[in-house]
Amino acid sequence: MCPAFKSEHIPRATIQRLAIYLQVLEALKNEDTEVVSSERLARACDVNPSQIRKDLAYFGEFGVRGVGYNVSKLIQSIKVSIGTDRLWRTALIGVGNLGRSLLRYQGFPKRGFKIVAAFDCDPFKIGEVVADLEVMCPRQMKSRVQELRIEIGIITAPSDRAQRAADYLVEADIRCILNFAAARIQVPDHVYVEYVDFFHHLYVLTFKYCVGEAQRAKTTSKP
Amino acid sequence: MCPAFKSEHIPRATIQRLAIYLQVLEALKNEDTEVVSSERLARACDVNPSQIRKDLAYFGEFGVRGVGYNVSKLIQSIKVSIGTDRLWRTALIGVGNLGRSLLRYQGFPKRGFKIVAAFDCDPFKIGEVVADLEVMCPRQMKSRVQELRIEIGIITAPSDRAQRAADYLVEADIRCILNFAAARIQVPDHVYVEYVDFFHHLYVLTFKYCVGEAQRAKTTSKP
DNA sequence: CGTTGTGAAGAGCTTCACAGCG
DNA sequence: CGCTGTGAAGCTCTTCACAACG
Repeated sequence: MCPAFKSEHIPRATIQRLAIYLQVLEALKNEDTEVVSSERLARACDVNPSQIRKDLAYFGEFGVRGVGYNVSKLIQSIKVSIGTDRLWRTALIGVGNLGRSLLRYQGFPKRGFKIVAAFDCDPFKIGEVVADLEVMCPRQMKSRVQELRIEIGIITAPSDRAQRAADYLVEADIRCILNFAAARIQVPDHVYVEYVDFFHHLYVLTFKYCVGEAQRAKTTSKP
Repeated sequence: MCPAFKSEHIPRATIQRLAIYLQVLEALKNEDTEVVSSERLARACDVNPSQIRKDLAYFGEFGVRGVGYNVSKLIQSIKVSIGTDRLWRTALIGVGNLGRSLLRYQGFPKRGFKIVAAFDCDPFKIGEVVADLEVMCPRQMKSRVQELRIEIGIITAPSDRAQRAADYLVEADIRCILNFAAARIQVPDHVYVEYVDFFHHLYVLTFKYCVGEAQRAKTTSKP
């Protein structure tokens, strides 16, 4: 189920770039491009061509020297490499604004994921049906996770309830958590957590802008 | 408006961590914690204490030796450092599912941002009012950006229209773009782009899990 | 001939260890 | 005495340069 790795350790940044390559490759496939070189792919992804070749080399040899990479085959190879050539079942906890949006979002299946259960501790929400899923009480989580073989928990609760949501997921033996709440959570070592917060990107953006302006001012004053 | 930097180059990772420190510090403030040491903050953020001290050192000296950091003052200092001690005006382009969610989201002001205009090229959406904002035609963007002094563009259009949305923003002299669409966009060098895609985090999560399982299997078979 | 795959060099970030200071 | 601030060491990731090869 999990791929065999050529190399021992693989940088986190590599995985994130593979996601980008996948995006661009899908676009190329839609334009009926059959073969792509690392240089062309690199331009589209705004990275160094060597970087792409090295990233791919962690997982195998997917190209043809003198030619390039077959787009369709490379898409498949990358999916196998990062483990999204199959469907991951997820549960969502916290049916608020964001939770509802995600439940209604159509894009999960083609990326290899599916939300198969929704939980909320608000008694007024329990029983409500959102996007064909009945909202359930978190106390039922453990049994549902086993029945539905859920592997990933998605926290969309308010930040002050994120820890409790995480506790429920850990209790239900979930080992992967995607946390949209603006709060750090504490979990045992064997549980993996990723945080999603688009404000981090906004901060990076405004900061780059500030630095850019500062440099611009400097070079303009003494050319 | 932009802070003075002690050091020339500041790692991108540092900025992202500062966002995390802010989050945790706000939580500490809500619990009426007045002072925090780098060690305690580090535990809560799951990073190395030296890392925190080094990150802060890029911008100044905010602590008291032998004591630690004053929580409220540090929050303010970090906000000044990353340029979110003021309000950034943003425009959103693409009033679909995600666009509407963001327009209705209440959390922007306390993070230093505000959406002051919404655009969509669908004639059926133009004129509609969402969260007190009238949806406008992208052709009006240039004049609105100047009038409202908009500095950031948020793309929430479908991925096949992301490039066109970006073109409108560039044409309107926007220098910062936050792109939620699942597509790379091409912009001139002086424009900064950040991409938001939570699937990247899901990929990292499932990959970590796969690697973890592989190692677990190895250590279990030959202990 | 052109592009991949890769060891080696280089750049950048993180951690250590301790001086400096309240 | 304790914790910050920081130069130096260590480590990881990125880029280069070229051998390998279809």
